[in-house]
Amino acid sequence: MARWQPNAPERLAVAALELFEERGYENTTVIEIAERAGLTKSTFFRHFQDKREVLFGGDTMAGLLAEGIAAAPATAKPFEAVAHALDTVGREAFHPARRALSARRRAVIAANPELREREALKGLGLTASMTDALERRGVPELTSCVAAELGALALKIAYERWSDATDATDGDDFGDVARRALRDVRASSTLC
Amino acid sequence: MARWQPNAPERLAVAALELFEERGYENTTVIEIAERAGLTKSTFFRHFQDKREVLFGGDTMAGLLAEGIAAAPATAKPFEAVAHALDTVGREAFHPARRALSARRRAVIAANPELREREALKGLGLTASMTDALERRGVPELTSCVAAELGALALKIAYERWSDATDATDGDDFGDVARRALRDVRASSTLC
DNA sequence: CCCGTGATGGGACTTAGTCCCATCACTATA
DNA sequence: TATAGTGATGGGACTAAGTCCCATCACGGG
Repeated sequence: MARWQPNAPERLAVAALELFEERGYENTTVIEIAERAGLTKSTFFRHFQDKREVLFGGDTMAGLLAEGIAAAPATAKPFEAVAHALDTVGREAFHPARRALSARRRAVIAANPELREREALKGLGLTASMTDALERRGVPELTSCVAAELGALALKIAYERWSDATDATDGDDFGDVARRALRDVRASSTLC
Repeated sequence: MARWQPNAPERLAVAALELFEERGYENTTVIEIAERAGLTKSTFFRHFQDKREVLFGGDTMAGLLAEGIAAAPATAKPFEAVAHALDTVGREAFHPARRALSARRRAVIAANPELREREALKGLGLTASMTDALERRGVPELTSCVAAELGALALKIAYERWSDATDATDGDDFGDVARRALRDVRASSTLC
C-alpha cells in the first residue's frame, strides 16, 4: 500500500472548489482546504504558489496555444493560425468530462475579485504566448498583437459558451464552439 | 497652521514609488511607506484598499472613457466613438507634466508580477466600461466587446509610446499618440 | 540490513490587512 | 467664551497568507 494517498494536488483542488462553493473564497482558509484533503498547510504551499493558484492549476494552455500556432500550415494567415491553436486546446485541454467542473469553477471565480484578478493575469499570459508564436511565424509585431488579442477574446467567449451549455445532448466539442466564436469575433471586427 | 500635512494619499503614493524603485516592491513594507510619508499603517489602509492599489490611485479612467464614448456624435461608428474617448482621457488624465512619473510607474509595475496582475485587472475594468458605453449607444454586444478590446489595446500601446518618449521637445499630447495607435490597430486588424 | 530519496508534517516567523477605540485640532453654535 | 461635534489620524490587538527550516518515515536499491 502506498505511503501517501495519490494525487495530492488534485485532491487539494477539489477540496478548494467545494469549500469555495460552500462558504465563498474569502471565508475559506488554506488550512481548511488542506484538512479536507487530508493534508497540511505546508503541503498546500508546496503544490501551489498561493491560495488563488489552486483554481488555475496546469499552465499548459499557453504552451498548447503556442504549439497550435506553430503547427499551423506555413501559408495560414494569422487568424487561421489562431483557429488552429483553438482546435489544439480544444482537443488537449477541454475534454467533455470537464464541462460541469468548468462551469462550477467559472462561477466561483466570477464571485470573487481576487480570483478575477488572477484570471486576468492568466489571460495576459495567453495573449503574450500567442503573440510570440505569431511573431515567430514572421507576422509583424502589431498584427500579431491584434490577432492574439482577438483570439484570446474568442477563447474567452468560447469557454463561457461551452461551459454554460448544460444541454448534455449538445455534442459540440470545444473546437467547434471556439471556431464559431472566432468567426463571430472576426465578423464583428469588420463592423467597427 | 493646518493640523495635518495636506494630501496624505499623494504623499503616500510618492513615498511608495520611491521605495519601490530603491528596494523593489516586495522588499518594501507598508509601514516603511507610511513612515516615509510621515504617517502610519492605519492611515495607509484608510486611503488605499491594499498595498498594490497605491500605484493605481484614481479609478477615474474608466469613467472618462465611458463619458467620452457617450459624448461622441450619435452618427459616430464604434471606432470613432472610441477615438473620441481616447481624446477625452488624453485631455483629462494624461497631462504632459505626468509623463516622467508615468514612465517610472510603468517600470516599477513591469518589475513585479503582483503589480502586473493588478494592472491586468484594471485593464479588464477599462474594457468593461467601454463595452457598456458602446452598448448604451445601441451597438450590438459582440461588436461593442471587440471595439472595446481593440480600444483598450490602442490605449495600452499609446500609454507605452507616450510615457517612453523621453524627447522633451516632442510636443505630442496623449490624444495625438492615442489616435495614431488606434489607427495602427485598426489597420492591423484588417490584415488578420 | 542499511542508506538515500522524496513527499509530508510541524512549528516559528514576517507581513498584509481588519477592527476598534483613543486623540486632538478645527468649527459651529449657543 | 464655553462646549459639543467632526474628521483625519495614531495605535494596538488580531487573523490569515506565505516563507523557512528541520524532522519524520516508508520505500527502493545496494
